[in-house]
Amino acid sequence: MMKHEPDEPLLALADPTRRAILRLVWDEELPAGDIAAHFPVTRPAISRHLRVLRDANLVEEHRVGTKRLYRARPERIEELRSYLENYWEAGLGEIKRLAEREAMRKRNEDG
Amino acid sequence: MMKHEPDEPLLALADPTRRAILRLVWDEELPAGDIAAHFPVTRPAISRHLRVLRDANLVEEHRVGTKRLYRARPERIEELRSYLENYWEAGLGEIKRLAEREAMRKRNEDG
DNA sequence: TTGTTACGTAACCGCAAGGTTACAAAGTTT
DNA sequence: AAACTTTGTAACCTTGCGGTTACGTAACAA
Repeated sequence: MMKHEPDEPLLALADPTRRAILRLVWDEELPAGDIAAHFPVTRPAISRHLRVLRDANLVEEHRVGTKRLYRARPERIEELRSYLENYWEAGLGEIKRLAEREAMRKRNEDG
Repeated sequence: MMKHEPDEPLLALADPTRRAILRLVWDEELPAGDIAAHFPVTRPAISRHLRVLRDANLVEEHRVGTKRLYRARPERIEELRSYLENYWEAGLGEIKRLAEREAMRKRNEDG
């Protein structure tokens, strides 16, 4: 299928703070404030990171009272994962093919 | 082990042009000019992309005459790959553990 | 209704990313 | 030596990112 280039999620993950945030909300829902408390930067900064993660569909939010709870979206993450899996494999496949060709050449030489 | 956060390579791969370049030189060495010819931007722009890839250790260069040949570094790419593998699994592991706990709870209910 | 809690948003700043054009450098060719 | 090829680098511009402070807003509590 090959989808299109997943720039948004990749860019989102390129920031270490966002990778850390994503881990935090991977297995449990957390309110924005609790998340921010884990980091040395101000709350608004984290708020924007959360926005980026949300825009990249790596995270979803729902409100409860005055709080906003965030949690990871494993399906979307899996999508990115398999894109990358594909990306590596496409390249490594080439290399494997070359190696095989090389092996065949050698077999012919030795034979 | 866990290495440190591989910001450089991740940031390098976050750009679609650089992902394309990396694919180009994955299975064959190519001179900078040939690489640039594949893209709509100017040659200096590509030159800088190549620099970024090289700084991230995803690509290596060697000179031959006036040309500079570039090729991918599969070992380093594999390093990044396994970091990500680890990253996903750390998260998904949590989920699996939750699922098991849940299953156990249900078993106890039903029992 | 007034205050308090838990947020996002706006405006601003410093800085780096990615693009361009112009130029320098190093190796070949004649 | 002179000219041409192939490439990186410098200087510059615009745009976007991540950070801050100040402010707006929605829900709850008194």
